[in-house]
Amino acid sequence: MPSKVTTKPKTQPVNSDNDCGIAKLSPAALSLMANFFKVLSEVSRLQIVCSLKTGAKNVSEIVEETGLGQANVSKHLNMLTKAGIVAREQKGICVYYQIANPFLFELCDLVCDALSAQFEQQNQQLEMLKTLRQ
Amino acid sequence: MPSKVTTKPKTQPVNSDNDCGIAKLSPAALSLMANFFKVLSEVSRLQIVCSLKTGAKNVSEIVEETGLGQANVSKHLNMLTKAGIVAREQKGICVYYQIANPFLFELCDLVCDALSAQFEQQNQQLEMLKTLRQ
DNA sequence: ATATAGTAAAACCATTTAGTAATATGGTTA
DNA sequence: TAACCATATTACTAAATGGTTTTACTATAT
Repeated sequence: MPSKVTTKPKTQPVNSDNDCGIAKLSPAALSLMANFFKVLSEVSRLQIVCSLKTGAKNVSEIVEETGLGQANVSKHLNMLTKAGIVAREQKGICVYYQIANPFLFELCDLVCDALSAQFEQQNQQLEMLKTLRQ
Repeated sequence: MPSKVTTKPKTQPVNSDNDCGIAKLSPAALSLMANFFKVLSEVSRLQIVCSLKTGAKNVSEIVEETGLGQANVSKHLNMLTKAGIVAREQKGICVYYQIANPFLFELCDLVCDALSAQFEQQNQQLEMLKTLRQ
């Protein structure tokens, strides 16, 4: 029963500049998207993102909060910065990082909700199977 | 500001099990999120997702549309299926795949909007620098 | 049963990547 | 200046991953 896809009315025609809609994306655009997802595809980097949920932190604080090695955190922060996910600001001897765009949290929460809904559904199906067996 | 996400009010207060909000996620939950992002972090798999934007397709059709190798596509589809991103349905001799949850397109569009906004901003800053130089 | 076509799995190689230890860089204070 | 601290970079290893080729499976048709 491949539940018919609800063809919801598109939000609205976006202007041609940032004409999104994943259907007709150029390889270059896809590559950018893929890279964005890749940056978020490692537990260590998600840990760092999480530790910044409560506000800007310097590297040492992140290292302490995540338990990761300093060089490792530095590399990940570099990657997050290049991806525009995190913003860097030097303050005296320390360097503070913070989430560049709160949109990121929206996104993560969205994914989180979707994943838990998905698992709940799977559990329900498993329960159903169990009851059918008895 | 990119098209506001329809944060639909949860029908009911989620039980503490799937309490989301990325701040206090267990390592296990982070690992699930990371894996979800990882599946979307490759151009080939995004190509496949894109090719399914217009509806269910069998493997051969996907192979033709993406230009990827058959075994390669099969492996990617297996990964997408395990991640719950894509649903599999055998029809006679062919196997049809489709996006399991249209939420995925919302998500991609959201990311796409965010990325183009980000690049637009960078371009503006570059332009500013250029005019300052002259 | 045999043949055929579509799809999946196994084995392999080349490349990428996370983590770490050691070293370098840059700002700060004495 | 030198000493010190926080952060970044380099070099390296081990593990993971994408793509390809070959082989196996599965359903249909003859």
